[in-house]
Amino acid sequence: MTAKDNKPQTRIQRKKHALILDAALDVFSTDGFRGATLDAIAARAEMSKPNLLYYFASKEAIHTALLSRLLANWLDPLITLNPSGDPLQEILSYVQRKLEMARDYPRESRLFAGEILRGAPHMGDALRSDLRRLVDEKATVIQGWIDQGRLAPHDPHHLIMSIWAQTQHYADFDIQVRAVLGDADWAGAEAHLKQLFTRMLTPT
Amino acid sequence: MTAKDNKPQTRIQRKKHALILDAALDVFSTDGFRGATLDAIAARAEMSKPNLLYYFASKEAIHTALLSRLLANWLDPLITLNPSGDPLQEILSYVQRKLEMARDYPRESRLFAGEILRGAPHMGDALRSDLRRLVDEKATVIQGWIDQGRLAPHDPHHLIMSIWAQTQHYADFDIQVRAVLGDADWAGAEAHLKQLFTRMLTPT
DNA sequence: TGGCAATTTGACCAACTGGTCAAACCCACG
DNA sequence: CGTGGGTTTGACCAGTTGGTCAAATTGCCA
Repeated sequence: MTAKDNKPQTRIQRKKHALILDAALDVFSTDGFRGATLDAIAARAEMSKPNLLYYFASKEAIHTALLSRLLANWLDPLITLNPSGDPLQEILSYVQRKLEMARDYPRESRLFAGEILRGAPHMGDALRSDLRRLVDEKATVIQGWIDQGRLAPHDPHHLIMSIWAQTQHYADFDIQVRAVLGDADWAGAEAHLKQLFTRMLTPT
Repeated sequence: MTAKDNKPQTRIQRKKHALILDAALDVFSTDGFRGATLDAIAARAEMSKPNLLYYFASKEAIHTALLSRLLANWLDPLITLNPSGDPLQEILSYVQRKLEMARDYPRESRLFAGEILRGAPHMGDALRSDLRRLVDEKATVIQGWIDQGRLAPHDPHHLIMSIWAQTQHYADFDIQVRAVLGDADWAGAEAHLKQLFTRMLTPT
């Protein structure tokens, strides 16, 4: 049995898989798919290039594995948006979770951003199916809250876009943020976004 | 006299320079710096690769030329923010101009985004000098408005970041936006951002 | 029109890079 | 032990790509 079957079996396979994916995340998120080289990934994972290709069929296979693992984590905070919770609190929690993810997983955020920026050649379908379905579902929830007068009126889809844009911005455009703020300011970002969305969404 | 001197002189040099930069913008914004090839740029500009290299010393020289030309245009809307104007109107105008730039110049926006995402290897210095100075200056103006009670209180630096994040998002993450909204919706985006910033900034 | 500089290009090269392969190595288990 | 599968790697290959160069072509102006 070769290691290229669907799921890793042995202990060592699981370990090497994880090691490779972590190294690849470093390299892909820094240099992009085209800029990344198998040699760089192999070096970061402290193994030879043929050894790396023993565990993954190709450069693209590594990239795809990373992205599919990523999408689930990425959708998770939105999934937990609770239709029976307090509207403003639910959205503020979502904003905060997204910001925490940007702070704690900047490599993942940048990998995702690079993929989208290039036209999502490896996950366009997932965006148009899974992501869209989830966003539509949650947009309906938000619209319901608005119709009940529990949130100030806004287009729910664009509201979700505003949340994504602003939270991910702090990870993806980190260099620009640091250039302007002088240094990272996650506490300031959190306070700012909380105030922004509170003023924006509190019904009058 | 060779064409690699600082400024193009002859009519044909100016024409070819512009032709190359336009082609390069297509390719760089679509494939990124590493993904772009001189062959692709030359093909798009309908000339041979050596001919292209007759006008620009290297691939990087083309990229740098694009970026430096870009930064000026990018800063322009913020420069025109008028300290003697009406605070809310000035900021809403700025938001609108930025959104129009994202709509009308998506290639430029994506080129910029790619550069920042990769850590700004070709324009980090410009960010830390020109950009930072301008942002600090305008942040002071905004803070003045807030101190006068003419705008609701927010951190001016983070406010500017919010504007950048949300306007550029519609260009840079276009594929994701289309996947979620079904299609581009610039009118909806404009209305949404206007409402968002109005509610956020109107003093209570 | 002649001649010189500007422009253009086919042919080429060296470095890089994704991927292959056969041989070597390790290691659990009989 | 030893043996057979899983694991590791040095050497290698072919395609791509940034860049060079000498020669050919074009365009301008005296």
